[in-house]
Formats: sequence, structure tokens, C-alpha cells
Amino acid sequence: MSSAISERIPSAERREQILGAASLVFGERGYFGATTDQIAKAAGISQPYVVRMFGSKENLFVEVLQRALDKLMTSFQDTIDGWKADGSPAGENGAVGEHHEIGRRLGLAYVNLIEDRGILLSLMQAFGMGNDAVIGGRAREGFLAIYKMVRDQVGFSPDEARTFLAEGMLLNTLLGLKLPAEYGKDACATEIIESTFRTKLQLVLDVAGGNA
Amino acid sequence: MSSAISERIPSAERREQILGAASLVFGERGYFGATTDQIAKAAGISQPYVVRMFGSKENLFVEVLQRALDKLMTSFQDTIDGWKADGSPAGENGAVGEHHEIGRRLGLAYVNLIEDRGILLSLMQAFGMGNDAVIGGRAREGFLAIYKMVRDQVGFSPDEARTFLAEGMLLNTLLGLKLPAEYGKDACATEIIESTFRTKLQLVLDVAGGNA
DNA sequence: GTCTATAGGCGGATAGAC
DNA sequence: GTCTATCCGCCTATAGAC
Repeated sequence: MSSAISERIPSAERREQILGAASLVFGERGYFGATTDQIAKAAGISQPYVVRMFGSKENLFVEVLQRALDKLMTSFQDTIDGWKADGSPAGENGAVGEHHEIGRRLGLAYVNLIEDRGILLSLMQAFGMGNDAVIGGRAREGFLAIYKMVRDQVGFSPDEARTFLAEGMLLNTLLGLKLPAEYGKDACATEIIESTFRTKLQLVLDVAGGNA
Repeated sequence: MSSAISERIPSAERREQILGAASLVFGERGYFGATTDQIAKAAGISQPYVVRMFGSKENLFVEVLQRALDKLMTSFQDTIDGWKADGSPAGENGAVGEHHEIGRRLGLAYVNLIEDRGILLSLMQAFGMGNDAVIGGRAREGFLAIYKMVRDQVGFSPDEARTFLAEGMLLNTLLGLKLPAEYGKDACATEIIESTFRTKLQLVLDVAGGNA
């Protein structure tokens, strides 16, 4: 409970620390519902310092969103690069079914990323803010960038890309709802979780029991 | 701007009026970010009256969520009944592909429902509130009820049911982001919107131009 | 059925010290 | 780089009148 001055930390590190805390708070409470003081407390610093560091609450949210999108793009890019290095689709664009493997890999990368509930929920929040000129604009850009990436770099057809994104949005919902916590308690919940997560089952159930 | 007393209205009607206004405000601002005063103003009544009528902000949100889920279940039930009356899948459960038609019909019913942005966004908000004991609980129940409905009454396999829900979650995201407003402006946006909405294209683009 | 008044607490942002 | 103090405004819920 010491209200002593926090350790003096390089600003880059402090930024990352605040962004992580802000992701969680914005995610759980929404952009309007989150307070800079809650974020400050979560980061272990004073409220005015949060504002000073990011200029405004809105700007802080934009940076939280951008950070999430950057992590996502980076993770997908790495996954795609690895897949290509492994000899991927044998040159040109393969026949139907050729894309199963990369779809699986990307799905796995995605689940790993959104295990971080702050990132998951901040993205979900942004997806409902299409009416906000600045936040909605960023969110649309980010979403379309992912679409473009899987179309151009993976070679997904429009249908494949749409299906891939749809499965991602379902993952968001299941985790946002914390449905994995019902695994084994409700027949429907158990079935849809097994059907959705397959390879990641154990990991997802671990998270369901643990944090937040 | 008259601060005169609102017309005296039967409580059932008033309730529905408030629930509609509350859907919009909760949807746009989130549960924590929405204020009972914003809801009251949107409904054209006083703030204390909103609280008096629903007991608390939390209870109001629960009722907003329940109303959205009820509309969804009712719409799906009607759609399924109509499909069965039309001679549906020829008795037993048909082969693969037999479910295309009912999937299309349910998708259409869903898009019609979430044209109401209040309903769309309130549901999306609830999907991120798995950590809230009461709201999260209701949201999980509602989600599982839909799953159960398409499994048991339509006869979808687990895979079909999952795919169906996933496409629904993608619709949520595209509309939440207001991506249809980018139709014709951005190649990726145009492509994913055409791929996703097909039969409902014109309707969705109309909404994109118009309200909220 | 509907309002006004108001209590008591929390919100973001700024000023200025260390 | 980080804090404390503080302004002014908004929030939920209650009390009580009409």
C-alpha cells in the first residue's frame, strides 16, 4: 500500500507496462467505462502520469488497439514465413484442401495470442466501435489488413479467407464468454469447445481455470 | 427542449421504449460506460424513472440482453418452423448439403435482426463479459441455447453448427465495424462484404449509409 | 406514472513540486 | 520520470412531491 514514488523506469519499458495494464482494463470495462485511474492502479503508477504519458484516454486506447494489431500481424507473418520455409503449397496455388495446414497453424497462433485476455477483449471492444471516427477507423484498417494478408500472402480464396476470419470471430466469442469454464459441465458447451479447439484443447482449458 | 412531464404511458409500452433506448446506449458505450441518464434522455424520460422502473443499471442491462436473446430465439424458431412446413429435409436427416437451405434462411433472419444496431452491439458487449457472474452467466446460457436449437431442431452436426455460429460472429464483426460503409471504396472491404452478405447485399449497404 | 432535488462519490485533465 | 493536489463536471441511487 506504500504510496511511495515508483521506481524510475525508462519510458519505453513504462509504456509497455501501461499498455498491458490498459489492455486489460479497457477490455473488461470498455473504452468509455474504463477509467485512467483504474489503468494507473493496474500499472502501479499515478493517474495523472498515465494521462501525461499518452496525452489523453482516447489516444491511449488507440495505442492499445494498435499494439494488439501489431502483435497479431507479426505473429501471423512469422507463421506464414515458417510455413513457406517448410515448403508450403508446392510452388503455385495448390488445389482445394492445400490450405488446411496453414489454416491450422494460423489458428494456433491466434489462440496463443488471445490467451492474453487484454488483447482479446480490446480487439472485441474495437470491433463494436465502427461509429467512432478515430477508433473505428483504426479498427477497420486493422481488420482489412489481416484479410489482405491471408488473401495475398497465404493465397486464400475469398471464401477461404472469409471462413478463416469467421472461425477467428467464433474463438473470440467463446473465450470472451469464458465458455471453456463450462467444459464438462454442460453437454453443448463441451461439444462446441471440442469441435472448435481440438489441437488447443488442453491449453484453453488451462486458461479457463486460471487467470482473470 | 421542453422539460414538461412525459405523456402518461402504460408501463408495458414504456418498458419496451426504455429497453430499445437502453440497447442502443449500452451497445455504443458498453455496460460500464453507459449512464442511466443517457438512456433516460434517449427514451425521453427522467433518469430516476429509469432506475425506478428497472431497479438498477445492472438489472436493466440483463433485461436488455434477455430481450435481444428472446428476439433471436423467436426469429430462429419461426424460421425453422417455416422451413419444416415447406417440406424441409425430406423426413430424416438428409445427406451433406441438405442443410444449405435452412442455413441460408437462418442467416437471413439473423441479418434482419442485427440490422438493429442496439441488439447487435448489446449482444457483442455481452459476449465480452464472461467474467461478470450475472451478465456473463446469462450470455453463456443464451449462446448455448442457440447452439442447442440448431443442433436439435435443425439437425446440424457439430461441425455444421460451429460453422453456422462462426459465420454469425463474423457478421457481428463486419457490422460492428461498419465495414459496409467502405463498400466500393476499398477492394478488400468490397470483396469480403460481397462474399459474406450475398443475398442481403442491398439491405446491408442501405443500412451502412443510413442510421447511426 | 412521472418528475425535481439532491446526496455522496468518481471522472479526466491541468498545475506545479520534487 | 513521477508524484500530490485540485478543479469542475458527471454518475447512481434515494427521497419525496404531484
